[in-house]
Amino acid sequence: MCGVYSYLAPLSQTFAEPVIAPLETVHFVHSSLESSIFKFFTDGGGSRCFICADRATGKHYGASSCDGCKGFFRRSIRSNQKYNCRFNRQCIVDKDKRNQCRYCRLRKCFKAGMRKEAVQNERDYINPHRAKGQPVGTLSVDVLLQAESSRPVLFSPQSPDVSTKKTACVGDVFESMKQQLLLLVEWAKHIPEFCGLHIDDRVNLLRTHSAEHLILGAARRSLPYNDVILLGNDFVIPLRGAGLEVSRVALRIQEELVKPLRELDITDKEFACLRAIVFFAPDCPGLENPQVIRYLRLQAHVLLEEATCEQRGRFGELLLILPPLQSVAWQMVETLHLAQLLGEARMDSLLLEMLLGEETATEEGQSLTFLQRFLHLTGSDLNCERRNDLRSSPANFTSVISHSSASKYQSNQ
Amino acid sequence: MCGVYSYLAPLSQTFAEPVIAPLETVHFVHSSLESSIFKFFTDGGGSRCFICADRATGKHYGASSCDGCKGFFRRSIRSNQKYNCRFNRQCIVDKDKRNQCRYCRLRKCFKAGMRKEAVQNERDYINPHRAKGQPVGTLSVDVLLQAESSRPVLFSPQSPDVSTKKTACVGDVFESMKQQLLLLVEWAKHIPEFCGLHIDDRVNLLRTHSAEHLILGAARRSLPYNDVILLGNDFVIPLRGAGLEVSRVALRIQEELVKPLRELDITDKEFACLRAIVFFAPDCPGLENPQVIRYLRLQAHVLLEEATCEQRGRFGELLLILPPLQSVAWQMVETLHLAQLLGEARMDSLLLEMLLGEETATEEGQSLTFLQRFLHLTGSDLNCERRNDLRSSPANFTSVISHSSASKYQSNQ
DNA sequence: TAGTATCGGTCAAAGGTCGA
DNA sequence: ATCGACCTTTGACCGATACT
Repeated sequence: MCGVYSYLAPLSQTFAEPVIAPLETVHFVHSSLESSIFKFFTDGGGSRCFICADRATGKHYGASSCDGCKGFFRRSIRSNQKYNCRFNRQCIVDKDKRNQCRYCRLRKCFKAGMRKEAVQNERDYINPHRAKGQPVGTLSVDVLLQAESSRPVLFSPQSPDVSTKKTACVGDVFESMKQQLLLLVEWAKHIPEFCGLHIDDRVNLLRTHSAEHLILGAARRSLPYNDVILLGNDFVIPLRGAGLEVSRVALRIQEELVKPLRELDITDKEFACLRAIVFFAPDCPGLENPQVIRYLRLQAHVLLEEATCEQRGRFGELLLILPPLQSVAWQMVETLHLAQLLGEARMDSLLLEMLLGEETATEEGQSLTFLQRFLHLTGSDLNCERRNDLRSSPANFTSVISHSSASKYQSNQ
Repeated sequence: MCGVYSYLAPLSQTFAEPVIAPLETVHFVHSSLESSIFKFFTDGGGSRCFICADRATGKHYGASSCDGCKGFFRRSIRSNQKYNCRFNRQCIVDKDKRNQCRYCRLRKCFKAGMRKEAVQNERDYINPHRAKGQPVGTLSVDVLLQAESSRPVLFSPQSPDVSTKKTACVGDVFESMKQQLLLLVEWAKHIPEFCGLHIDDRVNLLRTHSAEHLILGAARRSLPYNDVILLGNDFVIPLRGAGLEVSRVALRIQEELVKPLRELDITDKEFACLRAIVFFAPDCPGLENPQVIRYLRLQAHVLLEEATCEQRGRFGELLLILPPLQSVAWQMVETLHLAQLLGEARMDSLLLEMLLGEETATEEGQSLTFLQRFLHLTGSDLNCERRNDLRSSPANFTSVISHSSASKYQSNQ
């Protein structure tokens, strides 16, 4: 629908430069600010439509004219209509008879000085109702934001004063990790596109980048702080003074993630999209259907691009958070691995499975991993396992779950 | 006389899509402080609106723009309008069509560097340098392309027929790596912004992501092939049949890098920018001046964004190559490390230093690493070492260098 | 003080809307 | 489907302010 119309001359336009008269008139109208009343009085001797002698509303397309002739001229030019006169091309064009012959009306428009060049291209619709923006993909920012809100960030509810918080011991760190991993599962289940995936892929996605999600969450929580990393259970890891290995990771979180994110002043929307981009990683090894994941990630990053409002460089800066995120996450996993090997820490099966990628067959003849069972239990796959079965998992587990999505559970059972 | 006509048609411009041209032009204007005269001369073809390529009336809200886009941006921000695109959010925004899609126009405003913070009360700025926004920098696509061309890709010169190529043995792989690392140094020296950095930072940058550059180069060379990775010295690594560890890395290069890049059909420009983004990594540990590196990377990714010609999602897809690139590079380094530890391979000092990060103090009382010496020799730092000194380095070294930048050497000596 | 840059506002004349 | 009374948006122009 673009402006090809304008350069086609519908009618023989037989004169060039029209008049100078309208000038004064127009000035007159200009200077009145309360033009509605003013116009009414000056109507009689003042502005008349050059085409039909109706009351003029100003100069349009080069000629003083009424709204009717203005609209008529625009429509005629836009649609490139070819009119014909049924009579002698000498029809009278006045207020009463102006609609009786469109040929003669248009001719008179040109005669009065209207120029087709003054008609512009069609513009955007003003009424948003007419503009049906396509959702483009199925993933939506709203869904992501909603999923995100299932993971409380603890900004306001808890005291923002860092000095009142306790320093985490190893057990507290593991506890926090476990909670966050379970929240990650909850998060994923808020996304319909995730729930529709093959069970193996769901497990795969949840596993493969779980460490990055932990780090990402920690970085986000720690945005307001300069010298600690804030855990999900409200404990803190001081950047200096903690165990060497731990504080090394903490320091990197601060330097490589918190600082850039703080500088960017990342928004909730952006963060929600970023998490989805990390999550839908098509290069997870062994994915059944990497193309679908790839497409979901594409949607997520297009959403991120929109969420950045296209501020120059912002989208790129946000995406460039991902390599250091991956790097720090790996360092954390390595640290965990080492601690595990050296027997310095006892991790429960969820941590082992999700972070270190170990299969923990806790029960005889039971090949399902913890994660698989958990997804089965509350996922879209129908299943008859009962919540009690999960008691075999560590304490505090059910409480975390029921906290994060109590209503969902109740309605399901 | 009335203003609206003046911009309508009479001198209907016929410039099509200058695309990237305005950028340089505007830089030019920026840097000229005596802009009054300068502007006068360049007005005709000079300062153009970043958004619609109409004649610019100056910088508005952070971007060189015309009055139309200026007003549009202000109104949009003030009224907090949410527009929708009726099409694919890919509308062309130029002088003629800028009113056809407000969504895409606003998007392009942001993309051009307009900031909504500038709309409100930026009046009270103390320091005009702050309001000037980003100088948008010195890094240019042309320089990057030129630097890139110093690294022949071997597409056409060599036979594209893969069946005639020999399978690489371990020594061939190392040889190729060494060549490529030296070419990386050459590449870097083509970039003035690099040469201006502190010597430690130069060494740091060259070292820290060298493995990624090797992988990136290999991926690019291998774009035309499905079942081999092509090395820089024209040997190939078959995806299957090579040593287990080697082919594992090769397979990942193919799956996670070559395939996506091939699907995107990456252009030379884009590749040049991508390499610069990988190179200017502000999170290298121990960087003297990370802020400068950060800024250079920002410039590089803004250039990449421009190079993608605004194809929706393309820029993001390219940036999302980086995490797997990092991941594969690490796997390669780990493989090398293991081979080194197990005594399976003898690597020369350059590989040890750049890929495994080992300091090889080959000479007594000589604390300079190989890389430092090499940078000194040919870098901007004046230095009296002679080429012969480099003979202590492995054979084939000088030949590679003189091949890649013979003229430079000759003129320097 | 004059000059430059970039904010803000104004309003004629473009545009679109939608019941008749 | 067109008309036209009525409303919205556009952008050329100009004034104000802060520095040089």
